[in-house]
Amino acid sequence: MKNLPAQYDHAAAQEKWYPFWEKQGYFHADPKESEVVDGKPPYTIVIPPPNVTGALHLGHALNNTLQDILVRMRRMEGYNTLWMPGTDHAGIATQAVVERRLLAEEKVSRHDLGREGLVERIWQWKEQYEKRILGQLKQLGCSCDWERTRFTLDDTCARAVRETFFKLFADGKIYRGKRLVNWDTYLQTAVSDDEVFHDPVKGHFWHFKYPVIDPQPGEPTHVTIATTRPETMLGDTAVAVHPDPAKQLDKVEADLKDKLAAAPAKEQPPIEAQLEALSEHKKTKLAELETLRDMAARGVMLELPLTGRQIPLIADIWSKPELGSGCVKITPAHDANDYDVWQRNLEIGAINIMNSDGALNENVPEKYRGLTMKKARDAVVDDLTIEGLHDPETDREDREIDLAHSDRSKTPIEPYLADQWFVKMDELAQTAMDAVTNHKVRIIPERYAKSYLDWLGEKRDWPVGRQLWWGHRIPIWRLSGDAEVPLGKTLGDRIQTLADWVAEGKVAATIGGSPLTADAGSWSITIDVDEDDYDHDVLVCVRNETDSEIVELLEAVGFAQDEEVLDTWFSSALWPHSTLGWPEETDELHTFYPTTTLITSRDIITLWVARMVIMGEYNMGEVPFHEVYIHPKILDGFGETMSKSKGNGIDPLDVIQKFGADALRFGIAYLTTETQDVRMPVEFECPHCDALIKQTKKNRILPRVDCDKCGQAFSTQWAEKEEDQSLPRGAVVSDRFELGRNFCNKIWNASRFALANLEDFTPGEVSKAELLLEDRWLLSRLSTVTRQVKHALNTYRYADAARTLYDFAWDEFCSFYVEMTKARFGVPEQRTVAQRVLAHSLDTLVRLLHPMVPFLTEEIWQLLGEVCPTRGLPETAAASESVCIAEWPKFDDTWVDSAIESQFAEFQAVLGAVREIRSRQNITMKDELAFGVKCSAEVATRLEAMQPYFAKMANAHASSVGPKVTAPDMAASIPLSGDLVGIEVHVDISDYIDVEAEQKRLTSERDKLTKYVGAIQGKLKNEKFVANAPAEVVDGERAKLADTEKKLASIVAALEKLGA
RNA sequence: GGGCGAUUAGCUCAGUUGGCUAGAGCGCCACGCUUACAACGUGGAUGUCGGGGGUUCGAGUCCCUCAUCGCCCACCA
Repeated sequence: MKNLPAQYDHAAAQEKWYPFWEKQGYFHADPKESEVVDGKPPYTIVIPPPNVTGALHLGHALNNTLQDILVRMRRMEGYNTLWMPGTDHAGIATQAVVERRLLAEEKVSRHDLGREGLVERIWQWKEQYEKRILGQLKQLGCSCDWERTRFTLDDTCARAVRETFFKLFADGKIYRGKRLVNWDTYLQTAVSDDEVFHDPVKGHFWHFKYPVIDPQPGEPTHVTIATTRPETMLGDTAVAVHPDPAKQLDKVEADLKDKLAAAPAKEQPPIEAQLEALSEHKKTKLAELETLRDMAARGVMLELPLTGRQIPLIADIWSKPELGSGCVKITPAHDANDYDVWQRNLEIGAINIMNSDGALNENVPEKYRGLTMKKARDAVVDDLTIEGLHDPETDREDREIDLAHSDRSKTPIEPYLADQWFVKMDELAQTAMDAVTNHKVRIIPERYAKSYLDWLGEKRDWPVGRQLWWGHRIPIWRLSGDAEVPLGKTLGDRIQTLADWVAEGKVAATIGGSPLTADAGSWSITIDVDEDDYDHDVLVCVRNETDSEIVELLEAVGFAQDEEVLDTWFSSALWPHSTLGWPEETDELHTFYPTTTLITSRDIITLWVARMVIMGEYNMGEVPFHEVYIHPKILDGFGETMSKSKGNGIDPLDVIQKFGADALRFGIAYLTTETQDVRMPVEFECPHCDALIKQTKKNRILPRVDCDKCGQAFSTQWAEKEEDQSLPRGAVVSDRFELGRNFCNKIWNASRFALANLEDFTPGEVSKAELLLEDRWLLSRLSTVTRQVKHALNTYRYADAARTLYDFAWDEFCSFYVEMTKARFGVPEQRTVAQRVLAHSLDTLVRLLHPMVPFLTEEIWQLLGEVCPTRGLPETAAASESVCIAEWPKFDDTWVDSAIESQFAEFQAVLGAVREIRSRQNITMKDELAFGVKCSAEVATRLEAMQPYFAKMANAHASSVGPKVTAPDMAASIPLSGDLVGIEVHVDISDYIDVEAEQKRLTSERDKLTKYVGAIQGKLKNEKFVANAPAEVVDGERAKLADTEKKLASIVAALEKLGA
C-alpha cells in the first residue's frame, strides 16, 4: 500500500478529482427517449444565477452546496439529473460597478463612452467575473452541467425575453403608465429603492395659507397647510382634509391612552404631554376641521397662490387631523403619499413640474422655469411672504428631515412622476397564487408561503423598464413626428407591409393602447404624436429583433426603439424554461421542464420565485418547479448579515484553502437547520503566525490589523494605500468549519487503516452465519442510517443527515467497529470475513457521504478500488469507476435487527464501565485490568465472546462473568441502568484504591438516585397521573422505578462494603 | 406600523406529534503519543430551557403576555 499521509490532503484531492469528473462527463445530462427511467422522472435543478457583479460569498457557498448535495444524491440514485448553471447580468448592480470602476481608474463616465461603448466594457467585465464565479463553483465541487451554462443576457435567453415580451404585448398586458420613481437629477436616472439611503439634514417646516374662493359666512377665508418642500406647491392639485376628523381624533387619543397604560413610569410624562396637547387641539381645531370637511363635500375650490390655478379642497384619509393645521397639500407628481391620494381621487390630476435635470419645467409660471428645485424653494417662500400668505417669523420651524439620497451620486433624490412600462399583474398574479394554494408548488418551510401569497395578493402591476444601458432593451418601436397627422401619410404604402406582419405574427402594434389589426384600414387613422404622451402613439413590438428587415423598415419610416432596458428580474423570471431553449420546442424542455426543485434564500421569494411561477405558467402553461426550499441565511457573530460593505464577509475560497471544500460543505450541511439562521463568528487569520483574531465591529473596517499574538500587521479587504496593500493579506475565516475538517480527517484515517488491512483482500460472498455479532450490529446500524439519511435529504433536513452520518461514522464505525476489527485481523481464521465486511461497510459509508464530501469520498473510493475492486455484501460486484456514479445505498430492512443492537449495547456498556473505573481510579493503560461482571448466563456467554475486544480496547479481561459473581472486598462497581439493569461491573481495586474518591462518587450517585426514585414515586402516587396518562407511560414509569431501585440497591451495597 | 422568526451549557446549535434524570461540537478539567487519526483517544464537570401567567396527570415542547435580538415589507407631509 502507498504511504498515505496521516492528514487528509484536501487540496490534492480537489485538484485531482474535479478535472476527472469533468473529463468523464458525469455532470452532463441528455434528454432521454423515455422520460421516466426505472420509475424515476428526470431530476432538475436550475441554479439561482449569481450576479456577475463580483465574486461569490459564503451565502452562495451555502446555496450551491445544498443544491449539489441533492443533485449528487439523485444522480447516484439513477435519476436523469440535470443541474443547470449560469449567471445573471444584474442590470443596475453591474452597470453601477463598472461605471464606478471606469470613473475611478480611467476617469471616464458612461456619457464619454456612449451606449455601445459602455455595454462593450460591461461585457468585458462580465467575461472576467463569470469565469471567476464559475471557477469558484467548481472549487466548491458543484456538479453542474457546464456544457449548458447560460447567461441571462445570452442569445438563448434574449430570444425568450423577446418572445415573452411580445406575447405580453399582444395580450394587452404591457402598458405605459405613470409611476413615481426615485429620480437622481445628477445622473438623470431612476434609482431603485435599495440604492437610496436616508440621511438627516437640517431643514424647515413651513406653513402657508391658501385663500378659499367664495367662502360662505362663518367659513374660514384661508386654509393653512404645512410642508418641508415649499417649491412643490407649484405642482399642487388639491388640499386634503380628513373625512371624519372627530372619529380620527378619538382614535388617536385612544391609541395614546393605550400606550400610556402600557408604558413604564419614566416614559409616561411625554405621553401625558402629548395627550394634553391633543385634547387642546381637539378643542380649538375640531370645529374648523369639520367645517372644512363640509366645504370639501360642497366642492369648494382654493386659490393656489403664485400660479393663478384653482385647486379643490378634498376629503381624504391621508390628512392627519391631529397634526398642524390638519390640512395637507397634495402634489401627486412629487410625493409618494400624494400620489396615492391621487390614485384615490383621480379627478384632481397630477402636474409634473420638474425636468429630468431637476429644473422646473413649463408647467410652472414663467418666472420659476429653469430654476433648480433649491432655488425655486427660496423664490416661492419669498413670493408667498410678499403676498402675505407666509410669515417667516412665525410660520417657519426648524426641523431635521430624513432626506433620501442616491447611493451612487450622493445627491438628494427627487420623487418624480415618470412614464414607465408596466406588466398588468391581475390575472398573472392569480395563476401564481393558485399554484401555491393548490400545492402545485410547495414552499418549504411552509411559513414562507405567506409572504409569497401576501405579496402576490396585492397584484401590483410590475414596472419593468429601467433607465439603463445594460440589459435587454425593450423591443418596442415608437413613432414620433408632428402632431395630428394621418398615420397613412407617415407610413405611405408601407401600411400594408406592417399589416401583413401583424397577420404573420411578426409584430404586434397598438395605437393609443388599442391593437392595430391585420386589416390595413385600421392603420389609416389620424395620430396625435406628442413626445411625452404615449396615449396616442403608435407602438410596434417586434417579436424577433434579429429580423432586421422589420427593424430597418420601422426605423426608415420614423419609428425609434425605446431607450430603456427591462428589469433584471424579467429575464430571471424566465430562467427555468429559457435556459432549456424555450421558445424552441427542444428535447431538453420536454424532458427537464418542469424542474424538480428550487433552492434559494428568502429575500427573493417575491422578486424572483413568484415571478418565475407567473412566467412559467404564462409561457409553458405549467409551474416551473414543484418544490421551493428556502434555506437559512448566514449571519456573523453579531447576528448581522454578512456583506462586503460591512467587512464581515467570508470568501469561500479562504475557507476552502484553509479547511478544504469538503469541510466547508460538510460544515454548511451540518448547520442548515430548518428554523435558525446560521450564526458564524468571524475571525481574521494572521498570515504571519496563523493566530486567529476575533473580528469586532471596530477592526472589521480597518485597512490593516495588528495581530494579537505576533504583533505584526496584515492587510484586509479595505487596504487601498500602498503601504497597506503591500502587507500580506489576512484571510477571513470562521472556526466553525473545524468540525467538518476534523470529520473529514477522521474518515480519512479510518480509511487509511482499512486500506492497510485490505491489501490481501479476496472478494467473495459472506453468509449470514459467518458474521459475528459486531458485523451484524454494524450492518443493522448501517441500514438504519441509510434510511435516515435518505429521508432527511428528501425532506431538506440537511443538518439531520449530516449529524446522523457524523455520529454513525465517528462513534459507531470508527470508535467501535474499526477498533474491533483490529483484534480480528490478528486472528487468521477471522481475517477474511472481517475484511469483506469492512470493505463493504466503508464502501457504503463513503457512498452515503459522497454528496456532502465529494472530494474525500472520491479519493477513498479510488484507493479502495485498488485493493478491492470487487466487493459487497451479501453479493459482490465490481465497484464503479467513480463514486459519483456509484449506486446510492439501498435501505434493506432485513439487516435491521434490534435484538442484535441491544445485545451489542451490553458490550458497549460493560466496556464503558470498565473504562470509567480505570479513569476514575487513575489506573494507567499499561496495567492490564481484571473485572467481574454479574449478569445472566445468557449475557455471560455473549460477553465471553468479546474477550479479545476488552483486551484490545480497554486492556482488560473479564476474570469472572455470570450470575454468581460478587464484588470483591475492595471494589469499584458500576451497576448498569435502563435495559441493562441487573448487570454489574466490578473491579478489584485493592492495588490502586482511592477509597475516598470511590466513596465520594458512590455517595453522590446514591443521592442522585434517591432523589430520582422519590420523583418517580411521587408521580406514581398521583392518582390523576395513573388514571389519565396512557398505560404505557405509567408502565414505563413503574419499570423505571424498579430499575432505579435495583441500581440504587447495588450502589448502597457497594458503599457499605467500602465503608466497612 | 404590518408580517415572520429566534431566545436551551462559556460559545455555536440539536431537541419531529407534550412523557427528559434536557443532548452534540467547540471550549474547560484529568489522564494518555494504546502502530488509522494529538485535526486523536479515554473519562469528567457544566443548564431555574429569556421573564411572568395559563392549559394539562405531566410543558423545553401547546396558549396568552412581557422583554430582548434579528429578518422581510411598508412608511417617515
